[in-house]
Amino acid sequence: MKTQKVDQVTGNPVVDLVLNTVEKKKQAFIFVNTKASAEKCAEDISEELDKTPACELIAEKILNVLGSPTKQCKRLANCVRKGSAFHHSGLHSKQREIIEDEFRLGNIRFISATPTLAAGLSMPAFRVIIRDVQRYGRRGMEFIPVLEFLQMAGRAGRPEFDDFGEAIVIAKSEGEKENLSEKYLLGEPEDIYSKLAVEPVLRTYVLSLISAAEVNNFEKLMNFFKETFWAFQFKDMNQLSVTIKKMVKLLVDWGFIQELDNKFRATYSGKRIAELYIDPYTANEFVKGLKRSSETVTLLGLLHLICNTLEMRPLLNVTTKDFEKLQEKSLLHEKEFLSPEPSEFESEYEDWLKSLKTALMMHEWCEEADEDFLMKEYNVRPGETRAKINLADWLLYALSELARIEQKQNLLAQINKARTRLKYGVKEELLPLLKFKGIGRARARKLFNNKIRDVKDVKSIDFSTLKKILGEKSAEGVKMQVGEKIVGNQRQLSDTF
DNA sequence: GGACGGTGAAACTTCAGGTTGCCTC
DNA sequence: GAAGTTTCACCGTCC
Repeated sequence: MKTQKVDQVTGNPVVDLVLNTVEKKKQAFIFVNTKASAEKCAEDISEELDKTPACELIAEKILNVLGSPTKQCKRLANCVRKGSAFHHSGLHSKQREIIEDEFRLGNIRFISATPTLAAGLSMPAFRVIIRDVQRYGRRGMEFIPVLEFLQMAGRAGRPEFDDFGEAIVIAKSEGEKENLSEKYLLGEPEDIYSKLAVEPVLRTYVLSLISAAEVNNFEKLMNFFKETFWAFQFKDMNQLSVTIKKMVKLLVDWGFIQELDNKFRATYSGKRIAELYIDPYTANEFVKGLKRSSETVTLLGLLHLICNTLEMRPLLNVTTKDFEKLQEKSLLHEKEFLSPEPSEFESEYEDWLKSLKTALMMHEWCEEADEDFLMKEYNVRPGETRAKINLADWLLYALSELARIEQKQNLLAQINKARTRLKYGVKEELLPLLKFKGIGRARARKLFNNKIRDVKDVKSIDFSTLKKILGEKSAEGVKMQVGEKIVGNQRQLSDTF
């Protein structure tokens, strides 16, 4: 085997490898096991590189992705100035895009990343450096699967530029070197296991099969599952039959399917749930929550209901510091919750608190907290906030559909309001202004603070004042939408034309 | 003498990621 | 379990 020697310059093997890659005029990915590590690693690398004019421009772009740059944005921009970057799920999607594009163009030369990058689109580099092969899991630090290792190593070598690529895994000792090569270089990838047996997946499938009228009795249901990879793997048809029977019983109990003369039929709500593609368990929790609700619900109550679902996981972590504060909040808002608080000694309590923390985070967003604040207070990065908000929007939509079916008309308007507030991250008072195209959270707030609070106010204010508040383009757009045309700073009613 | 800043060790905290629905001028 | 971050004591420097 051919060996290469890499100069030890900095005492940090990753940085030394990076410097060696620079000498070769190549690019590299570095895979690490946490988001914080990805950021730190990119920072360490950037300290050894020089600024370039091209990167300076990219850094500016990255800073301006969000309204006001967060700590994370600044940190990323500082790295990018030197041609290194970090990449993980906490980044804003636009920033991720910029980094990927600029890496392809060769402006960004090093990316330190969590496995986001390994799973993502085809983006190879000459060199892949795998720094961490262990990751925190249920049983403390666990070795990552061989499959995942290969996935990362497989990013090395760009067919259009290089004849070969190098995947390097870092061992801290001779002993570790042997273990690693045995496990990952010579070892067999793990078998792939069917995920169908997981109850949430199973419930969803059973319901959708019945709903689509693919199967209408137990025998046909069994025949379907017998053909699956899951059945092929486990072979135990008796166990399979027991599990599926259990699922069917749940769906009947929840009122999502009916059994008549040994034939299954999805109910109206069952069909809709199958279409919405939410876990029937979640749907049942929603229905229970809706029944528990009175005439009015609060935003926090709704948010908490949707956060307390499997779909919303992983939830925000509750740290030791949070614990007391969350307990206080749970007491304060006790009457608002649509999913009851378990006792402190029950196993679900921890998850319940996590869902409360997640709901509180989104509530702050709806109260116009900015992303930097959310990062500080909730340890949630912009990318994660966005992902959670999208999920929440989908679940709120599903909830509104169930409210309609359950004839809870009074709640529909409140759920829809919650959706809009969440989508834009605004207080209720801004809602009338969001009807305008080109007006989001920031501009609506500006308008409101200048006493322009609805369509009527927009109509009556003169253009030059509006221009001062919004800038010319936006002001023009808004005025057009109330049927006025602006000609040389003069307004004319368009219906005079 | 006190404010300030840099340094390093100890204490503390936290730990990857992904898909789904629907609408609209 | 380990890396990253925060905290805090300690020391030197400057005014």
